[in-house]
Amino acid sequence: MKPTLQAVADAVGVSRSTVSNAYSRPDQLSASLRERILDAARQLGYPGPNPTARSLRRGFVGSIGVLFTSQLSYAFTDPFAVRFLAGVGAAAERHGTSLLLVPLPPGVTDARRAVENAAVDGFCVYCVADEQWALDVIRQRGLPFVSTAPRDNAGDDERFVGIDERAAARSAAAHVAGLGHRRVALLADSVLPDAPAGPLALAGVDQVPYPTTRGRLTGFADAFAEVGVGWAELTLVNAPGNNRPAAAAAIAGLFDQPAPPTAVLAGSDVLALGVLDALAARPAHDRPIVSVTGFDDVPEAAAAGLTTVRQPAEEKGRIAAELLLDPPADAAAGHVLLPTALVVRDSTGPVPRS
Amino acid sequence: MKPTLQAVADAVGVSRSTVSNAYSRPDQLSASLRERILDAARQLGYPGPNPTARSLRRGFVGSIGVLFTSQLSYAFTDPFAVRFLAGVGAAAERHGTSLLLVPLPPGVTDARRAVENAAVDGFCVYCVADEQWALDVIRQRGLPFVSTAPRDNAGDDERFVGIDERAAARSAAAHVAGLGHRRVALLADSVLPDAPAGPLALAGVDQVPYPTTRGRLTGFADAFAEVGVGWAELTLVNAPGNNRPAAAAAIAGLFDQPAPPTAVLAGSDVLALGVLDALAARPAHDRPIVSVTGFDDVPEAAAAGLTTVRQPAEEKGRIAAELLLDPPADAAAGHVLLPTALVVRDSTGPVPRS
DNA sequence: GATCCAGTCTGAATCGATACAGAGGCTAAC
DNA sequence: GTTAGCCTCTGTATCGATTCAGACTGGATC
Repeated sequence: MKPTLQAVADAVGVSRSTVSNAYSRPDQLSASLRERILDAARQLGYPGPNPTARSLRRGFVGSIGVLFTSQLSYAFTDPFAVRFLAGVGAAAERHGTSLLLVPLPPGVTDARRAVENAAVDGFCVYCVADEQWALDVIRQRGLPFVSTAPRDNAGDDERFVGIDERAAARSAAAHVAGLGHRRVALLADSVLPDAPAGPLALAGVDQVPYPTTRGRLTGFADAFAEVGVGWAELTLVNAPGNNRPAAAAAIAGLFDQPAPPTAVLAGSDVLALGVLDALAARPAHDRPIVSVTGFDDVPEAAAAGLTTVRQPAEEKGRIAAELLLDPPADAAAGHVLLPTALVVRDSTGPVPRS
Repeated sequence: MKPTLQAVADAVGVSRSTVSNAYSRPDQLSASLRERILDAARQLGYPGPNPTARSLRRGFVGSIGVLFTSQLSYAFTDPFAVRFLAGVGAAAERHGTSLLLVPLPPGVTDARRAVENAAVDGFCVYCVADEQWALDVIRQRGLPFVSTAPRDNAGDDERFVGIDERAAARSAAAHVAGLGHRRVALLADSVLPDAPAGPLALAGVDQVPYPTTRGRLTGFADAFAEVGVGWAELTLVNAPGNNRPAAAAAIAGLFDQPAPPTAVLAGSDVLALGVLDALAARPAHDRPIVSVTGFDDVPEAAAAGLTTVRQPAEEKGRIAAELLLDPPADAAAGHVLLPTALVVRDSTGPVPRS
């Protein structure tokens, strides 16, 4: 058994408090005694105060949770998520705080349990899909958190960092509409909880339960409404699991239909890259000319010449962590909206005249 | 103040133990009482057992640490590290274990403290450079760990997952030597603790303190020794900070010297891509034809046409976590050597005549 | 009717530290 | 010669749970 702080105290012949002070408050005891204590600790093989016991007594842990409301693997698969994490990590590093990545088991009950059991001082919630339950648990625990998705029922003191999803998406769609496109497909991850991959009929964009997806789709729709193309005329395509193959598979069939879309607006770069994959997979003589836009501007987008909406990924993570780690006194400052920019590259162009 | 388990017990009129059982051992009390307790907890706003207190009493935490013996940002910047993390995450997910990413402050004393204070049940140590101190701290704490770098003084029960660095590197170098190259530069991160960027004179490869780097350089040297090119004839270049700009900067000057190298063997893909960057940055008319090899086969390598040595990144992470989470009964099985493969692409070719 | 047993629930001990009020000694100031 | 105040160090209460041996109840068994 590893020796405890008590053992060290006994060995040196001082009180437990003094040994504790030797580690945590060197100014509370003489340098010489401190040396004696640390020596004895070394001799006994005492590894320093037990972190768990310390956390219990102190009332805080020294680490923050990063919650992906999805499989944990998402965090490392999606390049945007990786950059976000990098930002969180940078801020955490400055604060000497550790990052706890909590995997969520399938099923809300178990997932709730996982969030309840996480030993952290707060959460950065990276919202993939539904997140309400997670926020509920965190609130119940009384822990601070920062969310990255717009929420309807946010409390006043609840912190947020994100972008104006709707306006950002609209800028991409306006660009495509300006190029003359009218037969357009909108490609999104998690449009509805359990919808299958492929085209999906939806009465209106307000039926989409997930705020981020809904925001972007609404922005797309906005721009086309302005040029006289209504929601019903847009083809909505669901690509569950935000990844390239899924997107490619979901969109592939579309180009063989009569009057195929001349443009695809994707809800993320990863999906957009999947569309490009699907196009590249076709023989050159049967490859339609399709404009494609993404969202995020991940590193791969530039190489692929993808027109996209840039949002600052690392910045988002960094600010999320900072809002969590030292909350602004002013509640309004806890609500950060980051700038976005349309980045036009080669993947969009005028409608081919056929 | 959030209610405690005691408060719930008082509210229902049962003992603390029973409330505890309601959460952790449902079979220890009647279903009806359990319901009453959970109801009361809900009413009181009790968020479930405090994770820290639970960990203290139970003696384990339910999370493992991932330690990058470097800045934490490394973990998200280096694509190989990201894939490794993804593997660790996948295994952790299956085990319902969380991942704690511990940032290391500069300075060994503070860094040691950080490892001492991490509330985890074990560590996956991703070795960037020097790691000995970290392993010492972990051993002192009596925690299990899995390391990814070959070590000289590994204990019998100490787990490891990695590759035969030397043989793998040798395969790349043999390929380049086979193409006829004799004037060759070796590019590596962290050759010596504080060496500046650029060419570095080193009496022998055994002077390199970091096992991974030493292993790869030794493999490179092996292959060239075989064709009669000794260590002294190879140009060793240091690129501190395993990233593209650093590599580009470190190597750039080399091509303007008399008798510049016709091949660069890099210790990682990231460095190799930096070399390609440096070459691409030169005007076309003054761009030497240089063969370049990398190491790791990160996703970007394929796109860049980089000849490299493939090692299974996610696999490495996955196995590291699995060795940690359920240790094999057989000690020998705790020592896993993964396969590597030379992947020849466009970045290597015969020596240009003239 | 005694015995056994399974199913429920309780109480005290324990996990390993930290916080805080205060005791004691010693120097400096008035 | 006090009084004040600083520097060290101690003792006790406390953080919030889990564990485990055992008490109690009621029904089945012989």
